[in-house]
Parts: sequence; structure tokens; C-alpha cells
Amino acid sequence: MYAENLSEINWTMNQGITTRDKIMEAAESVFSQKGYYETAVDEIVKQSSTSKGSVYFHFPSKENLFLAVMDHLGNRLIRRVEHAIDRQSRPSERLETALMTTLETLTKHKTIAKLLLIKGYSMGESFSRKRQEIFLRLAALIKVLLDDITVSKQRGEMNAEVAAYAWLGAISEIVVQWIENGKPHPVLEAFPTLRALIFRSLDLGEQVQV
Amino acid sequence: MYAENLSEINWTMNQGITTRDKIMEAAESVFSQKGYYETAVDEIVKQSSTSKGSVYFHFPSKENLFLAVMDHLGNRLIRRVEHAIDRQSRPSERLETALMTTLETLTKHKTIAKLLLIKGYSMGESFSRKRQEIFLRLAALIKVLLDDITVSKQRGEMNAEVAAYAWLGAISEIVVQWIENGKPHPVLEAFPTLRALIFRSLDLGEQVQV
DNA sequence: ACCGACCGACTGACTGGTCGGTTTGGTAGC
DNA sequence: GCTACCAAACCGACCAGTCAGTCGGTCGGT
Repeated sequence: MYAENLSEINWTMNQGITTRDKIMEAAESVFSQKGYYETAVDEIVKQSSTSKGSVYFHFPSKENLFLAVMDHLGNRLIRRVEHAIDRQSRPSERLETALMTTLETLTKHKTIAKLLLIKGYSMGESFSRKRQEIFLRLAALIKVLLDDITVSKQRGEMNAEVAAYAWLGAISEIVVQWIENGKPHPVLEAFPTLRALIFRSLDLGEQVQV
Repeated sequence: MYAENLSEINWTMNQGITTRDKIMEAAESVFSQKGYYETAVDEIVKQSSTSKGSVYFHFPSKENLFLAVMDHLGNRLIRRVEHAIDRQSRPSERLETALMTTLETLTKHKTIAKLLLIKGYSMGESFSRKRQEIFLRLAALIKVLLDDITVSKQRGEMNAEVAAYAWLGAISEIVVQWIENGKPHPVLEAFPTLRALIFRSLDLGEQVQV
């Protein structure tokens, strides 16, 4: 069929930048700037210095290409968070690391943020589903960390899943605000407040700096 | 020019339902179901039992119509929150009321939520700007309440604006999750957790039920 | 007779996707 | 080492559908 996105395969030729890569890269850039509907496939073609034929050789449709890009960026984000967590051992530090790495990654890589939080919205089912999927994976990750903490702290009434989504939402909105109107500038300013909010909400009090 | 949206004017004829109203109503419904790009103006025409001519008589463009709908719904949301606040006097209760009314309104009126949180995203500048505007007004409202509390509680290091957006984001994400995959069911289940998170994060401890 | 409100057939621009054709790189046969 | 061959990769002109917006026209009230 297609050189399918069985996750991440680029070996199509065993050296460096393949046409598929160029297309994905350009798609990432254009989609995140203009969103799905305002992007013409021809723009991606132009930006990637390839051809329409190639695009449709590697991807069955515009929609599928968009999804592939979302997938790619989503995986990148989640992988980063996972790595960062692995480096910590104390439960509360692991949680903090997870949330702050998410925030950090999103602010450091605007394209990820724009696609995942802004431009990847508002479209047909399949797009929402992909966003859902990525958020679900992140939330699940956080929920586990949360459980580790709350178990030891006895807090039965709280729904960890809701909490996980709530914080993801909080982080997202901060990032969106930053992207859309540059506040706060620099974003870092938001870190302490967010950190404080989150930790107080868990009765963890103020924690040491990372 | 047009029977412009100098906010909310429907007197075009002095009795009940005007054509403009019918169009707005249909637009609200269709846009919130299918989003901007997947909605054809002709669908709104059909659903409102009017005509394309009428649509373009009352609104200069599809985009403008969409914006008008967003405006309408945004105002409705904000007005509700303001009213609810006015009925409370204790600062912490006012804050709780603001946040919970937002959550409640969004869950009770899916169209508002869908348009403001989901379908109204991802498009050209003007749409983001409108979303920004509405969020700004809500955030400002909440910030004031927050200031009332934190002043009396001495908490200098916290940025009230960031906190306001963070909680708005948390609420939004909860609502989005509920809309997109029905969790939690019923939404009400999320209320206590959210309430607890928010109040703990402000060191207000558990508050009385509303 | 005039005008504001309303109607809907039509058009022009745009753009996803196709398809016939060309290039490229590997390889089998000699 | 050379040629013939093949398939995968690549190319871009073109097609066909869609849809925002237009415009000439109707109609009822004053």
C-alpha cells in the first residue's frame, strides 16, 4: 500500500532525508501555521520542493497526512515526558517533572503546541479522535504518578483522572495564551505560579526546586 | 450597512422572531455541530428556512456570521457568570461561584461549549481573536475575585492572571473531555474534584457547599 | 411608486485527488 | 563491464466537485 506509518519508519532509503521526510516536515510547518483547511496541499508541495504525485504516493490523503503529523508530534511530546520522568525517583518529583516537561516542551516547540492545542481542533471526527488519543496517553501517564502520591497521602474523594485532565487543561491554556498574545513574557514566568497551584492542590506544600 | 451586531439588536421588525434571529439560531446549531469549514452556508439557509440572499443581506460574510454567533454565545456565558457572582458576597464564595457557573453553563449548553472550546478554534486570526477576547473577559473577571482573596491572604508570589487562565483551562479541558468521550458521566462527578483542587490550591481549605 | 426585506439560480475561484508519463537505481544475463 | 529490464519513486497538467458570494428580480407595505 503506502510506506505506511507503522509508527516511524524512514528507512525507505537507508540514507538521510527521504522525500517522505521532506513532506512531513513541510506539512508540520505549514499545517501548524495555517491549520488544516487553510493549507492547500500544493503549498506543502512547494515548501517541500517535491511534487503532488509524491505526496499522494506517500500518503493516501491530505487528512491522513495531517494525522501522521499529529501522531509524530504527539509521540515526540510523550516520549520526552517519559524520559524526563524516568530520571526522577521521588513520586512528587516525578509528577512535577511530568507536568513541567509538558509545559516546557510545548513552549519550546511551538509547532507541537500549535498543532496539538490549536490548529488540530475543529475538524471532523478523526482529528478530535487523534487529539483525544494523545491527551489520553498523557493523562494516563500523569494519573499513575498521581495515584502514587495520593495513595500515600490518603485522599479518597479525589478523582485522579479528572485531576490529570484538569492540569493538562491548565497547562494547555497557559501555552495557548502565550502563543496567541505573548503573555506571560517570558513564559517561564508562569512556571512558579503553576507549580505552586498544582502542589498546593495536592497538599504537598512547596517543593524544592528542580 | 448591515443590521450590524452593535451587540444585540433584533428590533428589525418589532415583533417576535426575525429572519436574522432564525439565521443566527440555525448558524449556532450547524456551526457547533460541524465546525466552520464543514458547514456550508446553504445548510444554514436550509435549517433556518430562509435564503442565501437573506443571509448575505444580514451578514457581510460567512466569517462574520460565525463571529456574530461566537459573540452572542460568549456574551451569554459571561452575563450568566456575572449574575451568579452578584448573588454572593463572601470573596471565596464569589470565586467558587464564578468557576462553577462557568463549568455548569458550558456543560448545560453544549453549543456554547462546542463553539467556544472546540469548533471555534483552528481558523484564521479573527477567530482566535474572538476566542481570546471572550477568555480575556472571563479571566479578568476571575482575576478580580482572586485578587480579593489573595490580598487578604497574603500570597505575593502568585500571578493571579496566570492562575485565572489556568483554572479556565482546567475547566475547559474537563468540558472537552466530557463532550468528546462522555467522561465523566455524569459530568457532575467532576465538580467535587475540581472544587477541591481549586480551593486547596488557594489554601482556602474545604468550603461549604453552595 | 418606492423601498426594505427577501429569494435562489448562477458563477468563478479554488483545490483534493488522479493519471499517464519520466527518472532512477538496482540486478540479471551476457 | 555493459546492456536490458523492471519496479519503485517521482512528477505536474488536468479534472471534477464544491461553495462563498452575487445579482437580477419578486413582494408587501406605505
